[in-house]
Amino acid sequence: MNKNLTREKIINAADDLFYQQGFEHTSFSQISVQVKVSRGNFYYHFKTKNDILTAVIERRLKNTSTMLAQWQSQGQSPTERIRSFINILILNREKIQKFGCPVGTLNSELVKLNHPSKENAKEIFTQFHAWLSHQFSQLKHNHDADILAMHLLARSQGIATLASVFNDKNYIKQEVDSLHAWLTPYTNSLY
Amino acid sequence: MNKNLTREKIINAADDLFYQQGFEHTSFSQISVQVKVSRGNFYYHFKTKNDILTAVIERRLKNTSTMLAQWQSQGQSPTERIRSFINILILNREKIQKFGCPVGTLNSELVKLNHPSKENAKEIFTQFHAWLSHQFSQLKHNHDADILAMHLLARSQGIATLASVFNDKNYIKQEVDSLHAWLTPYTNSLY
DNA sequence: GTCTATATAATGATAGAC
DNA sequence: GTCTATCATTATATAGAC
Repeated sequence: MNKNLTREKIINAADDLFYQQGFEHTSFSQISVQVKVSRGNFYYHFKTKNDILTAVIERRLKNTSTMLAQWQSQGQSPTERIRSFINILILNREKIQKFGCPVGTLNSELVKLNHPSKENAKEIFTQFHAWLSHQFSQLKHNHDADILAMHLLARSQGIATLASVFNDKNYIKQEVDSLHAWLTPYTNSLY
Repeated sequence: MNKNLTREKIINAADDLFYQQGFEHTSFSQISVQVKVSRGNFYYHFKTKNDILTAVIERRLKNTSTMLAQWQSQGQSPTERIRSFINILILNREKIQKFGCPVGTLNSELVKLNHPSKENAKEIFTQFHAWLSHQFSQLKHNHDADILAMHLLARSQGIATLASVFNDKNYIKQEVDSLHAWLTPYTNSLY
């Protein structure tokens, strides 16, 4: 089998399992079963479990970049772009109810483990924050664009956490509506 | 040594370690070292690791009840009582920056592990929600007391998550101010 | 009630055949 | 590049002496 293909499969499976079960709870055995590769061959592609984590985070960073770039090109205004961000709560609703936010839960776990890759994972949050902050600054809110971006990130995180704990479908929709309503006043000062 | 005393010491140590490192990452060895009791004797008090978790959650439920009852008796108005809740973010700021919210992170971990005790841990959230909901209903917001309580819970969770990831002292203060400001309009409709 | 010694299973990781 | 066999370590958990 092609080297890079197997490597990609491993990263894929690890990404899913880390999200669904957490990093520490996921074992090499579980990943190798899913990829249908023996545990031994595994170490040809990754020398340590941390190396897989590094690759998974790198992958998520790239995916986030791609998604933000898409929103940037597709959204016709900063307001619409920010609404794209808010709506991922709806798009990924089922997974969020089951496993929480992939960014937030990975970061929380790595912070508790005081894991060397925690700074690496934090970068995913920083990506979202920089992008959101940029959108808000375009809404003539330069003075508090950072704060508004952090505020929106925090609310999304809280919604994802409670949604996974209470497992309530309507709750996410209700809070997403509330987020859209919160955003509206900021959009009026644009033109 | 007294039976119940050792038992209490074990629950205490486990409570701290589960908070600081997570449930799964914490081993019997670590707990026994902290309590200064041999691993063997450990099983005299708790038969399985899950039994310790059950005891820890039970302990947290009791502590939460006590705290909410105190706020109930000390706060002179529903508004002041809700502000007591908001201010735990300030009171526990250092720990939250290091380890996140003890309620949220435990629940998130148990959800990912699909652990049998997850329903048990969820009850801690339910306690806070019921109490907050009660306060809001006293502010003549019966129609949306539940929603306001969930909203406040979610924002607290999001703040705790981001505070632990970004490790920024001023951020918590800033968002707490924002929470107090958010609450104010609801308090005017009281008398 | 506390200890030491031990059983058992799973983990991350390595060596070497093919 | 993939495999089987194996190692060292750690984990939860048990048995039995004191």
